Amino acid sequence: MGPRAENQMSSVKKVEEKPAAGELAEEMAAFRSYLKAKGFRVTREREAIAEAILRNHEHFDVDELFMALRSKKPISKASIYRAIPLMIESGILAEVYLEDGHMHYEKVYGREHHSHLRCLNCRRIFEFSAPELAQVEKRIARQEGFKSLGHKFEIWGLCSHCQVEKD
Amino acid sequence: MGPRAENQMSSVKKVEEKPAAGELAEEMAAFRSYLKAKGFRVTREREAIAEAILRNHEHFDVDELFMALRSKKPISKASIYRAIPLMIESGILAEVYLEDGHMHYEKVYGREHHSHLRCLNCRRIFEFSAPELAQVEKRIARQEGFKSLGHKFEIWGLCSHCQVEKD
DNA sequence: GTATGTGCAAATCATTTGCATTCTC
DNA sequence: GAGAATGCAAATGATTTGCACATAC
Repeated sequence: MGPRAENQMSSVKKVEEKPAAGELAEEMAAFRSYLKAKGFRVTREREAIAEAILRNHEHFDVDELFMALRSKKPISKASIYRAIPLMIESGILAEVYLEDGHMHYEKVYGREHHSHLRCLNCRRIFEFSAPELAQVEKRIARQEGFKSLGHKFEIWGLCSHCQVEKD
Repeated sequence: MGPRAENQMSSVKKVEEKPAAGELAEEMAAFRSYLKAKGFRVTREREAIAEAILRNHEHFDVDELFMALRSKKPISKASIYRAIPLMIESGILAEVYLEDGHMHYEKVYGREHHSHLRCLNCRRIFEFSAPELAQVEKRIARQEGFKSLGHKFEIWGLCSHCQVEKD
């Protein structure tokens, strides 16, 4: 899966090591419960995909996931594409940004909600948390009669390194 | 086409008044200046595209723009696609969201910055302003050494109408 | 006049889909 | 078994690109 600049972000907690064995088992169990609850089947393919995602905290795209699965249990891209909406709906995955013409995802299950900072020069993505965003979401939803189900916030600009390099 | 800036929030489907003639002329002049400054040529095609966008405040996609231009001055989609990055860079246009597999845009020149609320059921997009977002952008950028150049915030959920209809 | 921009058609590329085969329940 | 899910290959659809011609400067 792809490189990520998360470690450079001071505001991101260091909960970002691989999940402990017990944690992974719990996460997988949650995914299986979701599938059963919805009447979907628990297949080896879906389990392999979910496990690959749950095992890391990187940003990734379909091709990287496909590659990562290849050695252990090859899964066709069609099945990966078919599994993604299920994983999003089950809450283990989220779309995070569009780049180079395709979508990038990240594990969200068990992680603290966070937003992204994108460097327009080096294209790296950084993470940060801003608690007031949840309040804005709630306030606007109340104000507009919406039942809110989530939000996304993104900032773009130049990272500290690229500001110096550029001009 | 889209909602007025003063509105705290409104459906993008609502009709809105066109910019006054003088306003449009000023907006077009700004776009021409941008092109000249960058050494790009001011062509009839670019002017027609910019004018079509500047004349309304709706959300739109490439196909709608193509159709809108057809009667007055047909422009190939290739040229429209080539003009879009210039218009974004010049600050008259912004990508707002991906839907049905393609990008949707809106005029930003001369409009107050705003965010979007998406109804997952009826798929309508509503607009709202939340001034604290600019502060979050600024604060996070300072905190992380970024030079921020913009942000995007989106909330999704169910609009008041769809909450009732659904469950 | 020269380089840039345009239109057209062909090419790309991510994602989706039809269908025969393989599994889960 | 029956109905779902998978893999493969073909289809789709948005966006991009090569190239010959038109046009801005």
